[in-house]
Amino acid sequence: MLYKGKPVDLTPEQEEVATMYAVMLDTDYMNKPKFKENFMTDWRKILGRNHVIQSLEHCDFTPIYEWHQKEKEKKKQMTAEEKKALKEEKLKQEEKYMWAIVNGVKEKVGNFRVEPPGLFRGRGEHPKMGKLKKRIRPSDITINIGKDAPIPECPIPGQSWKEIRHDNTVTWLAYWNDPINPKEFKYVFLAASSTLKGQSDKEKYEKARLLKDYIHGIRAAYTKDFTSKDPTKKQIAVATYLIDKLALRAGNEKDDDEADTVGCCTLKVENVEPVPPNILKFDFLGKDSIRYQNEVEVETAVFKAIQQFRSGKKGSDDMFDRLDTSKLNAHLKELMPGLTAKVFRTYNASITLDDKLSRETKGGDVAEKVVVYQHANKEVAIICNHQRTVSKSHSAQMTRLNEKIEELKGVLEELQTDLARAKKGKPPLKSADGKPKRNLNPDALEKKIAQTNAKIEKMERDKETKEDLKTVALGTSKINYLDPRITVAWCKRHEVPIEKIFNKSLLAKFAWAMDVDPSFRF
DNA sequence: CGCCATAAATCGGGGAAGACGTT
DNA sequence: CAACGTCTTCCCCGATTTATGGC
Repeated sequence: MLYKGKPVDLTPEQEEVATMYAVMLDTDYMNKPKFKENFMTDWRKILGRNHVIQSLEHCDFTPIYEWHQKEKEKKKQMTAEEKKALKEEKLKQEEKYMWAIVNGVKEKVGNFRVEPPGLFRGRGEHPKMGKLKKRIRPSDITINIGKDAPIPECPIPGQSWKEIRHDNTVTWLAYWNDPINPKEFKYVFLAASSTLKGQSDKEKYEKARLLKDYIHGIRAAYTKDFTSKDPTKKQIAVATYLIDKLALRAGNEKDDDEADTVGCCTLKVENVEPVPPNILKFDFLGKDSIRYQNEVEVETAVFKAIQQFRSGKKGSDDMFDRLDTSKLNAHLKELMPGLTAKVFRTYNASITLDDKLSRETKGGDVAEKVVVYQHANKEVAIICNHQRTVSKSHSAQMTRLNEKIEELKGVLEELQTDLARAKKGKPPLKSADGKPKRNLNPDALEKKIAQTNAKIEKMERDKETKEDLKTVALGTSKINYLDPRITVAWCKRHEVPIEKIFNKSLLAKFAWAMDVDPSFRF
């Protein structure tokens, strides 16, 4: 276990000061005069509460501030070589935490660092926002190792681990209670590139592929149940339909001390508005408080069922009042072994990618094929509602791209003028800054024109893609929902280097999929 | 043309928030 | 069936890499 952040041996009071100090640093308050006052005023405004702040009224930040200034100065004066040496030293220190021997195989460990203290923000309107996140100490941490394995040395002298366990039925290497929500846990797992994770990843996709064989029957069955006399059956049918058609998440019940978000089973009456004759308007906050807005045309039977589920209820009432995720999954398990709600998401994401790729890949160069892939990837991301915030610099980036395209168009025009003149045996005109240009023959000019045109086309394409994807996150589906074998096989068939689609960590994560046959289809 | 400083683009880690089985 | 326990999925942001521009 490795400790992040600075000093560990602090009294509780010092600890809190250091924590608040770290937060101030993050928020750039330290560079302004009266940082403490400004920070506290602003933080109160953000949180609308002050329980964290009160304890800070008497804190003196000066010593730690001075310490930090000195550290900053030290770092600034280091030469490149010293910095490199420092980095290597750090890596060397971390090396011993990076690996675990599992079944005799050396596997990479995922997150082996413990988070430093800080303030909890959470996503969306989180009830625990602003709570102080205390430091995790060795005495909070339970370690899971082999019976005969040596117990890892405790990094803080004089302290010791909470517990040592030997449980080979679980995959975690260590865990501790979440300081924000003590009834929850934080775990250390193996890295995504490990054999163990790879194997379960593969099983996930195999299960989703199995759904292919069942999906027609399942769809026929739930369609029949849209009009069932049994209200529970009817709700299960409609919920399954929404999960299948819209790739909604299951929607487990949530506690009052979590942000108020919903999934399929927890949809409220106010989240779904039926618009005759058969449109459903969805509007709700899903996982991570990301808004889901969609208008979809549905079968009349579904439309009527939804109207019925809503009738006589308040906006804040559950639409599916006879349903929860365990009932739903219990039902799905009867239809196919191991079937749960989330399998539909994997299935629909992967089958969409496979379908789009095979349908839309035409000839063209590698860059054009990559654009086809991105389009397919984008469609999946939209189905799964994977969004991202528009980057702060997006509009500036677009402006710059436009400027460059204009500039190139100017160059192109000039080249064409020169070409016309060259054909008549005249020398080129002087460039805009008045300097004479080299006298090129028509062939060379033609070549330059073609090059410039290609450049412009590429930039136009880049521009379109950028604008197109500014609010869509492609990464999430690539990591979690798209069977990598689809991508690998497609790359092999179309001679696209796999590195154009998968970065280094994805290549490592999907090592198990690399030797797939080029003819593989999901 | 190479060097350096800075800015922009991309990557990957991090930790929060889900899903879902078991107790 | 609520609480617990484990593992997957999710977006953000800091770090790293690459591009840009001045000299």
